[in-house]
Amino acid sequence: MVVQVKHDCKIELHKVALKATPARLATLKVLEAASKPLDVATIKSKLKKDGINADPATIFRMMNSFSDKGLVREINLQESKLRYEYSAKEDHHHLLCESCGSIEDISDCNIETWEKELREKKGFMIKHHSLEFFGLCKNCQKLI
Amino acid sequence: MVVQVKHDCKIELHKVALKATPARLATLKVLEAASKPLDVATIKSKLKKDGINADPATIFRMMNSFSDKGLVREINLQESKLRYEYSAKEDHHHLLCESCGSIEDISDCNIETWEKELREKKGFMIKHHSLEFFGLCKNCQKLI
DNA sequence: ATGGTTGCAAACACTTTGCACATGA
DNA sequence: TCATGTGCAAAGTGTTTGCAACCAT
Repeated sequence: MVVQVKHDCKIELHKVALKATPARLATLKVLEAASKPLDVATIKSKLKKDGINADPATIFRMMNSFSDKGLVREINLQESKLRYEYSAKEDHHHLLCESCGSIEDISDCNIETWEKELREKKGFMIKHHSLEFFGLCKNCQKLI
Repeated sequence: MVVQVKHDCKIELHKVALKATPARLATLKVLEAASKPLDVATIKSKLKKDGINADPATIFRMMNSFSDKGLVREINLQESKLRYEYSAKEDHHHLLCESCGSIEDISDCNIETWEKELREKKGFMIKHHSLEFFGLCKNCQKLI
């Protein structure tokens, strides 16, 4: 019996009315396997290793439709570019080392309390938030 | 006796070893008067009203040096551009309405507790963080 | 006097778009 | 078959840079 560990990307695409093309299937696989949010250039090079030569424009288009359909999250880490992360992973935040560029996940976001407060006090309806931390990781602190 | 309400921009520039040019003085004044972080295009048009025609490149250069010297904070509100905010204002976060584009400040950030925890648990040295909320303001909720 | 500042034009990086061709359902 | 997806080239937007002229100190 085969255990279904990974999501079935074909079905996933079907659900959101997107055609299951090789580029899309491979991209979802790449994002699923990634340990941190990826930018378009990185996705492109990872796809190439899988034998798929996708144009940046195509990848941007995929990311936009995936993000519209909720398949990926757009991540803005104050760089001049966007990164994308597989949505199936639970929502979390990031810890960026400004020296080595490492990106670590932080889960356990208890910001909901805060959001509730904003709703009650200001009547603001929060749809999402961004919270990222920047600094130096344990290792890079030694090098300075 | 004259009460000193506003910062003396000339002195402020002097302190950080930047020359007090008309463009710089006017820009600091514009940022000080602003109720929300401004982008370069907006700064440019506000300067124009003050009779100063500054090139975007110049404004970007000013923002970079001001930000290096700690005179302004660079604000990234997940747009495709940066905004800048006068540093003398206490550190705070933002509440963005995705419908009308209004930007409200939120102060009272008790995230330090969290940062302390990250330092203790992961040995990560936080230098700064970004926290922004996106959603619908009270008013725009009615319109939907 | 002279080193920092500015304007202008060109270069850049990332992202979007138009269009013809290709392909999944 | 036919709407959808893709490659390629061009355009768009925000930002940076090189260089000569300019101006605060």
